[in-house]
Amino acid sequence: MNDTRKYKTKSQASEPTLKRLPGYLYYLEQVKEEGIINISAPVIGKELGCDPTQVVKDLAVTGIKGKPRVGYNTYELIHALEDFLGFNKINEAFLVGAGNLGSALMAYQEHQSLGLKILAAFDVDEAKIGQTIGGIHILEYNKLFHLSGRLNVKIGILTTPNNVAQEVAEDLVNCGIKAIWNFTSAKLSLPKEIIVQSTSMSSYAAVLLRRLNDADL
Amino acid sequence: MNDTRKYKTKSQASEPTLKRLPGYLYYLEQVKEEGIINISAPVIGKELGCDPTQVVKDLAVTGIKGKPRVGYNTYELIHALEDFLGFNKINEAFLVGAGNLGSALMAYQEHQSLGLKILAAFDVDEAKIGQTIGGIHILEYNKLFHLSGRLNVKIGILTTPNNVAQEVAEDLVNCGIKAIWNFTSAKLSLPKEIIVQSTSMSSYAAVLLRRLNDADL
DNA sequence: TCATAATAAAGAAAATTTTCTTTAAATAAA
DNA sequence: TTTATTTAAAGAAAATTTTCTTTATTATGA
Repeated sequence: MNDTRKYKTKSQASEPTLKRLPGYLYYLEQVKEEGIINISAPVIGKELGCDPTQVVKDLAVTGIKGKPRVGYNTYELIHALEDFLGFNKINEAFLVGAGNLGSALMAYQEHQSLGLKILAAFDVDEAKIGQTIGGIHILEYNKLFHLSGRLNVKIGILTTPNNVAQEVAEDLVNCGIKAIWNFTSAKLSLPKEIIVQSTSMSSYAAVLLRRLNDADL
Repeated sequence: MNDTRKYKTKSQASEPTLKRLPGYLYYLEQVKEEGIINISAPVIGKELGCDPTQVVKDLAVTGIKGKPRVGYNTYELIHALEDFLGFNKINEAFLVGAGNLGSALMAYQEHQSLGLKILAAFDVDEAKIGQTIGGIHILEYNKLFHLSGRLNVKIGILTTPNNVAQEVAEDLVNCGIKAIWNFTSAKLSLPKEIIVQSTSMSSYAAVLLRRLNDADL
């Protein structure tokens, strides 16, 4: 009756918190480079321009506790964050749609620091099939079904044209994919247990352009 | 004393609303293709999987009013959204850092539908200078200062390595750039009137991977 | 023409997220 | 050893965002 898990099972960490965590991680890695062993929430907050209380609450999701008057152990905190986010293990993924954006994501080296490993890319374009970008082979789309049977890949990166996004997403789900990183503008209708993370460039452009126009009076 | 504009001047539209608007726009364009003249908030909500009241409130920021029992005029609504978001005018931008991600954004055709026009790209890498990607020339970084004097470009797209992001951002500001679309992981410290929109791939990866691990029990 | 049903708009309530306040713990200095 | 100071943690309050309710409007059908 009272439908608490209305959209999807909630992580104990809120989405805003999760989105901030990589920022802490990046900053802490810089701090570690400088040889700083302990770091306090007020310092992190000042550096990253956010509330120190928020820093404490965000970092609490990792289970790490700081010591009063000392702060957190930099090394320990980095490990806990990587562990919590799953950045320190190999998260295998398939990519579908080796167009401009897809090719870029294949070439984008920083995925590795997120523990994200694109095993293979798929496309229907004959001209692209057989090519290698960033060490990743572009295979014929139909091969997706064979490969997924042998491998236990859980993440699908969707960079197809909008008009085939739904269809491809369904194929991915049928291939055992549990989570889809959707770079298209399409709204995907999938079983509710499938995790869909939509990254729409146009959403960001919207905020940027509107703020700019607001500022221009 | 009471610091209401703590971060930046607020648009009348909230950030969550702004981020949803391109989704409505994309859907409405599909609807228009089908020749549907009027569309109601409940229908939009059902199709996009969100609350109809939220649809009404989101669309209200454009100033367009719907008619009871009829809904909104599709064509009028599309125009109002494009107008409000600034997608129907040419928003000129410079891009700095023609690496993997930068090259992708240059080649990414869909920016045009956002009214975003990358006039030129800049890099310090001799191997890249002189190349053309997606019809955009890659120029020597120092040329940025000359070109910005002649043109009145307000948007800077930042796709440099993290360690030079702050420095380049400051250069962009000195060149008259008012808004920076930041694709690096660096936290930028800039004058508060500069609009910074950070699009961190790692934030999305964080949410996706964590939710996946949560689901895996 | 009038009644009915569907829908936008405005306002209220609920939920979520962020910020503020208090408390307790621990280090460093006296 | 004791005191003062800094800081994390827990709880409270405020702000924001989303959802729910009510009201008023308008097209459709009788």
